[in-house]
Amino acid sequence: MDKFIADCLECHFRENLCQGLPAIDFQNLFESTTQINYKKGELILKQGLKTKHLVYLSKGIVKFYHDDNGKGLIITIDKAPTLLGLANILNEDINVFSIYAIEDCVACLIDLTKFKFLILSNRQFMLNIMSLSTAMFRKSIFNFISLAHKQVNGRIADILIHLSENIYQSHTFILSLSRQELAEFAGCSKENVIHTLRNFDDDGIIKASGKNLEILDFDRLQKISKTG
Amino acid sequence: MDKFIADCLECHFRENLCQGLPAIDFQNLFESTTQINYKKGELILKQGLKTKHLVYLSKGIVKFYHDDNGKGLIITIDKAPTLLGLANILNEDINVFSIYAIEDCVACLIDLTKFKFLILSNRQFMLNIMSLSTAMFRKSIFNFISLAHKQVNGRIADILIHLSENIYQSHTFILSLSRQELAEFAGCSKENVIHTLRNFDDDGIIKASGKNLEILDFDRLQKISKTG
DNA sequence: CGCGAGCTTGACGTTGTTCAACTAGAGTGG
DNA sequence: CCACTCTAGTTGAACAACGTCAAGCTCGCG
Repeated sequence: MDKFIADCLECHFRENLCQGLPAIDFQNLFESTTQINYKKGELILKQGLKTKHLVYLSKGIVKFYHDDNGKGLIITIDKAPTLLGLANILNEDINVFSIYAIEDCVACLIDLTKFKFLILSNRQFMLNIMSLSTAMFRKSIFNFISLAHKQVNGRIADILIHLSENIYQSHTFILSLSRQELAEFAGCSKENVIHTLRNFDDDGIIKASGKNLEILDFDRLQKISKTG
Repeated sequence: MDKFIADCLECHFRENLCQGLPAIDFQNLFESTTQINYKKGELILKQGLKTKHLVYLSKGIVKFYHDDNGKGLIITIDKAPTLLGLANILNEDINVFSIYAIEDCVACLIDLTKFKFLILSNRQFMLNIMSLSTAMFRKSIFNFISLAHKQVNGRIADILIHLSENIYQSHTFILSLSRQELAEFAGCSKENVIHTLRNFDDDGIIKASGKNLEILDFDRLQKISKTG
């Protein structure tokens, strides 16, 4: 977790979410901000702790992870650039889930008090943040639905589609997730993940060997997602 | 769907969510609002339609319902007083799910344009709304987790606990939901709901006959929720 | 009374979990 | 370089959970 001086002026966060925010406010927000490097596997936000800051992820891939008496569940996978921790604020500020780096990450911590002050003082900024927050909510609803009434086939298809379209943005990629993590994402056992990937492979839908994954027949994957 | 002039001045919405809102703004917001009665089973918000208003529910119980190619899923059950439709606004304003009355309801429609104008013009009001919105998000995460790695036993226990604690606020109540709807809430078949309720009954945990339900052993129900 | 919707039951097959044994690869130390 | 260990991945078989189906039941209502 090395620390650097954040180079805020060229930051994606500023250009997008902070659109309309006066330079002085932006600088004030990030005045004491330190940029932090996380290695793959490291904890970024811990479930159950009271949060003192938001995390602006400028580089890398993370998992939202909920631990429930030892049984893990991956709520979603997200990648930079994004703002982490929104769901935790404005109520009791207790983190509902943990966030882990599943690839090396670069992030900035944003002081929560300053952040709250700022959303109250700037309308456009608050609208941006609210919009982001409800978008996340929507996404989680769709995950929720996938889990609720698809079987493992369909859920794994969903996951592969999500990873391919939103995370790696390619039909060929190197998985950052272990089989166990895939299982925690799909809500099934790791053996079941393996069996399912094997079946997909036998059917010529994907080519999977270890961490290397290639989607050969995207259409069929989408068909399985719909019927599974 | 009879219409009445809303009696806004004594309304719970005003006393709570609109705290800090000047009387003039409140009156303006509800100026053209009509109070509406919904019969049990009636549709309040329709999934897929562009929404023109929020719904303030002042009386009754509703289900959030997502239809996915004929397969239904109840996302949550909520009761008055509450504000419906928040998750839909600020993005594309397309309803992600439908909302149905599962008991007779009374509601006020709130014009979306006026509402948006108001949250932008009043900080405290916006904070109240954001807080409500993230609270909903949190709740949905917990449902999500329940579905993802509990089996039917545990999910049904969760549902009974939720209904008892949050909706009916009693250990004895008359279910507003059919067996089929319970199944859509638990993400399983209606037969499975029936079997499970029967088992709970045989074990002396509940007494279920038709719509009448009594929780005899709340502790055991919580134990099942944790281990199932 | 007869009809129909919702409810109930049990049998059966499918899906998914658990378990136990095995393999592959990466690291470690002599 | 080999032996050892540790972890992740893989496989298949036994078993439990769950969905599907088909039949019968109950109760309210015309």
